[in-house]
Amino acid sequence: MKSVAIRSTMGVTKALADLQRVRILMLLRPGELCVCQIIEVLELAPSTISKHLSILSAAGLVDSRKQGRWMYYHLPEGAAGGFVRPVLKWVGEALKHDEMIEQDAKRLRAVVACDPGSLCRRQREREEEN
Amino acid sequence: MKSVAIRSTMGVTKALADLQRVRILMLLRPGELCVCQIIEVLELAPSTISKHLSILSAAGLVDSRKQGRWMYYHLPEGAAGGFVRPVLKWVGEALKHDEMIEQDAKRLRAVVACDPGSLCRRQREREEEN
DNA sequence: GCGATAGTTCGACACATAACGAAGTGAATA
DNA sequence: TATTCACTTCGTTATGTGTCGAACTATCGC
Repeated sequence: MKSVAIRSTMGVTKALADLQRVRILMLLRPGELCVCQIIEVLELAPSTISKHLSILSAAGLVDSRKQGRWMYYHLPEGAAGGFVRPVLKWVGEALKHDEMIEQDAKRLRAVVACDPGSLCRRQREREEEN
Repeated sequence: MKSVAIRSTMGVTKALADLQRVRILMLLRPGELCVCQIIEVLELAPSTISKHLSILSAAGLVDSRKQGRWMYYHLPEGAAGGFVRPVLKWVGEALKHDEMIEQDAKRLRAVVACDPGSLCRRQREREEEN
């Protein structure tokens, strides 16, 4: 019977307490991404990425929209993100010039250059090699 | 070989991802406390509280000073707390009216009413009962 | 409709971590 | 100096959590 404030607050802090999830949040700063693009940058199993995204989503740190077969995730906008905006801003500022984060951003730029379809194809082929 | 920014940032987020540590930070908002006072409010083993405090300290979320046999912990002040101040403020705002946190504050007021010495004596006696 | 495809959910496993009691440390007091 | 005391460190145990692959779901194109 915990109070509501601490539940949502700890949801946010626990969500932020994982390196991969923080990397995802930083990736989303420039704009929305589909799951396969995040997979490509972080190099983790799709199921793992999906789990991380569901945790971020439950904490209110990301929103999503479905378009056909693709799920697009983005940082919450407007009133929806009011509660988490200060923390997101803090993390963003703290890691803006971080080495690993910059490398992720670089990889991301290469990834968004190709269209999502070819990305997923590439992932499938890599899968089949193993 | 992780970069320095992400190390300190994740230190903070991981430190905040535990309920007891957040409770401790909220307890410290009115001013410094000695360890036995925190033990009394949270009702956890001294070694557990000590571990939590060392994690908070490593993350830069608390400072401490030693006075005789007592260790006093407090939120970082001035330039020392510049990095973490925004997050601490966010957590503080988020939980200001939280039920559990208010109850902790209430217990704390009763605890600081007695002097630390008698507190520790009380803890020792309780220990001996078991 | 049927296969292919993007994501999610599930179950299993490995590793991390919160909790405790016991032993250790360093400061005060007798 | 010996003892008491406030706190910390250490070793152990139980629980939590990140990761993966396999199975499932929903959507697209033939």
